[in-house]
Amino acid sequence: MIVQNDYLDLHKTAESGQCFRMRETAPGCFTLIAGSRLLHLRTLAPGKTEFLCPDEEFWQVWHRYFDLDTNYAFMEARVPASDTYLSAAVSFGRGIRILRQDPWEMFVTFILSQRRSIPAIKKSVETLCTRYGEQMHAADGETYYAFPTAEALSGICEQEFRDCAVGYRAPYLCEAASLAASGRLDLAAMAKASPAEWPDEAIVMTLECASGVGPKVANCVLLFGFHRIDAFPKDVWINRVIDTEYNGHFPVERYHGFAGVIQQYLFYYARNGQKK
DNA sequence: GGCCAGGGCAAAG
DNA sequence: CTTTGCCATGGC
Repeated sequence: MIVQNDYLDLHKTAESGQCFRMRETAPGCFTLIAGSRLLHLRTLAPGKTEFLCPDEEFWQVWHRYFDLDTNYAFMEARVPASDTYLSAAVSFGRGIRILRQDPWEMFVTFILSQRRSIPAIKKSVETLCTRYGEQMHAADGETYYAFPTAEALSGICEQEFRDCAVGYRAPYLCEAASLAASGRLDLAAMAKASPAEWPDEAIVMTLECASGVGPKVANCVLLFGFHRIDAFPKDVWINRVIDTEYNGHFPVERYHGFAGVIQQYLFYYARNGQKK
């Protein structure tokens, strides 16, 4: 299946720090593991993306995963020309999409993320997957590993997590696995619910009951795991931009309903904008 | 080798 | 309610 869409750029999406299991294996060639699903993709030309899977799988799984029903041009149009920094950020990041990732995966990943760089996060996610995820024997002969389930992680003790080099986050992982495996934290139920049943604030509060989960991590899970794209996680990069470019206050209200997409543009531009 | 990373927490002001 | 020190480890 080939998709023509100027608002789908695999490279930028992979580099935007939301999906830690999407890798560029060769220029323009990508491998993605979502839960226990494997997908190969290619960028054929700017705005031209090939999904290497049966059409049926594309329509049933990946069309939704890549959020291809959402109109990102509409959001871009809401940015006033007077905001030169954001205009530049949007232009630079055009093609980033907010993927519809698995809530449990995002919960664990962003617990691991605190006070670490993106390459370091990727590494420990892969460590967890290779040690505790199910093996997948792909058609290309390679062995891939699914993201470990809550059940798989709930039997691991704190010391064993420490051996995965997750440092002081080891007890956080234990608690997260226990909460999810026991059903005391039902991420799947929250994911199925409408915003009326589970408002953003309620999900954040519930997630924050887990130790190691504060406003930043909870909002990342909300944005990337529950696709509540109004969520606006504030990390060191975003805070720095708000501080230096917006005098300490960014007008999030203006982007009500899709602030999380704007946040991604700002984040990506701040990290990658003036490199190379 | 020092600095910083998609923070959170508890103690203290 | 707002600061401050600490937490392990890796990448650059």
